[in-house]
Amino acid sequence: MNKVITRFAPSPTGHLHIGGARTALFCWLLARHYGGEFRLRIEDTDLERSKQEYTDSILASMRWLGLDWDGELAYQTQRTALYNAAVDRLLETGKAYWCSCTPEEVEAMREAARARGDKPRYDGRCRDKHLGPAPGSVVRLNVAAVMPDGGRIVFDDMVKGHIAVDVDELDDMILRRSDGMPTYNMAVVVDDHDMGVTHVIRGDDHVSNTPKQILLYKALGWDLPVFGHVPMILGPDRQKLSKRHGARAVVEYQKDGLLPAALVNCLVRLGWSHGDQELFTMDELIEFFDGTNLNSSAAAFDFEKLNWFNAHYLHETPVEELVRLVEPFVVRKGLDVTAEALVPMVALYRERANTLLDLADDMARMLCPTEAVVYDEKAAAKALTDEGRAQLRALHDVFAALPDFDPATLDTALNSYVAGNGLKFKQVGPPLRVALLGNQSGPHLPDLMAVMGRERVLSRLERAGRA
RNA sequence: GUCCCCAUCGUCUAGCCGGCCCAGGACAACGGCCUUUCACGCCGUCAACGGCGGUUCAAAUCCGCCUGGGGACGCCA
Repeated sequence: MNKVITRFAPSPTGHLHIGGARTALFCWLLARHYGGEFRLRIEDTDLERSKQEYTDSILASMRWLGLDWDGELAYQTQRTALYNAAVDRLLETGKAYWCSCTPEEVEAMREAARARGDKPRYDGRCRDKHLGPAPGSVVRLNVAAVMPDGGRIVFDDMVKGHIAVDVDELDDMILRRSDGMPTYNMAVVVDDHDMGVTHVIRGDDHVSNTPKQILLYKALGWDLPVFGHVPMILGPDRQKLSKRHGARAVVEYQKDGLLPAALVNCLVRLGWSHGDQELFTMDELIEFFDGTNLNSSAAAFDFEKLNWFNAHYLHETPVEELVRLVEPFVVRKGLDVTAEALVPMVALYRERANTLLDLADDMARMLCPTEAVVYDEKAAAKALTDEGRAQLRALHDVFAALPDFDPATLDTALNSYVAGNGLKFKQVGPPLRVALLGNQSGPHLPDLMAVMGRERVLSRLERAGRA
C-alpha cells in the first residue's frame, strides 16, 4: 500500500467546532495508524468571511487536542497559480468553457426549474457559444465533454459504502469565479491531488460534492483518492448542533475546564467503535483506528457522557499535573496561591471534581476570605442553630489549643470533644461543615481542616459561631 | 420539489458474510453497598432491533415497500 496521506481542510470562518474536531481526529488517526502523513490546509478562498484570527484559533485548538500535522500549513489563497493552471488546461481541452450569464440570470433559471419540479440548475446555455474571457464571466465545467455517454458516477465510500449518482443530476458547475478565485470543488480537487492525498475524510454534508469532484478528477485525468464521509454530529435533541445546544467550539470546552483527552475520547466514540471498549489512550486509538468500524448514521452529542469521560481522566491525572492545569483557572478567579500550596488542596478534591472549573471552585471555597463564604440557605438553617453555634464556639477553643494541626490530631480532638461532652457526631459535624465551607458536602473534616490551616479554620468558626 | 444518505435501549454503541441474541457494553435514571457529610468506587434494576410484506427450517441480521430523520441542490466551504 502506498503511503497514506490524509488532510483536514477547515475554512477560517469560525472557531474549530466539535464536528470539525472529530473529522480532524479521524483523519489524524488514520494517518498515524498507517504511518502516513496528516496535512492541514486552510480553505480561505472566501475572502469575505475568512479571518486570520479564526485560523489562529483553529490551529490552537488542534494543538490543544494533540493533533499535530505534517509539512507546511497550506493556504489556498497562496496557491491560485495551481488552480488557474488546472482551469486553463480544462479550457484548452474543451472540458470547460466561459460563461457570461449573470447571477441573476442563473437564479432565474433555477427558479424556472424549481417551478417545473426539477432540480434547480444552470441550463448550459453558454456551453457552445465559445466565449472568451470577459469581465464578470466565469468558467464552467463542460459535463457533457467529460462524460459524453452520460451514465453514473459511482464510488465506494469508506463509511457509506457504494454510492451512485446519475451524471444527469450534475450541472455545469462554476470552476473559476468572476473574481478569478477557484470555487470550492475546483480548489479541493487540485489541492488533494497536488498534496498526494490518498484518503479524503470529511463530513457527510459533502457526499453530494463527491460526484462533482470525481468528474473533475476524470476531466483532469487524475487518480481518485478513497473517500470517507462521516455522519454529522447532532445536538441532544437530534437536531443539527447549534448555539442553543451550548458549547460547540473546542475553545469553549477548554474554557469550561475539560481535558483534551476526554474530548478526544468522547468524540472518537461518536461514529467509531472498537467492540465494547469505551476508554482509549491515544496510543490505543492509533493502534486500533484503521478506517473500519465507522458508523454510517448520525450521532447525537451527549454532554453527560463527555462529563463522565472528563471526570474519569481528571481522577487519573497525577496531582502535580493537575495543579499545573488548574492554576490558570484559579488565577482567573482572582485567588492568590502558589502552586505548592495548591498541591494538598488539589489532592483533597481531585476525586470529587468533574472539571478543572469545578476544581477551581473548590479551591476558591477554601481560599476565599472568611466573610466571602456563602452559607447555603437550607444547610445553614438546619445547622447554625443556637446550639450549633455554641458547639462552634467551643470547637474554636479546642482547635486553638491544639499543639499540632494535622489530620490525626484533629481527628482525635474532634472525636474526644464529641465523646467527652456526651454528644452525637451529627450535632457537631453539620455545623462545622457549614462554618468551614458554607455547605453540607466535602472531604473528611479532619483532612479538610488540616489542609485549610488553623488560621482559616479558626476565623471561619469564629464568624459562624457569632450569635 | 429533485437527488443522495441514514434507521438497535432516553443517548453513544456491539451484533449485521442469518442460528451462539427472548439482543451485549457504556452514559443517564433508579435501587443498594461503602461512608461521621458529599463525591469517588463497587453491586444490581429499568430500558431497544420504526412499520408492513417477502426469502428461509431459522432474520436485528438478506430483499422490497412504507414511515420517519438528515444532507445536498451557491460566483459558501
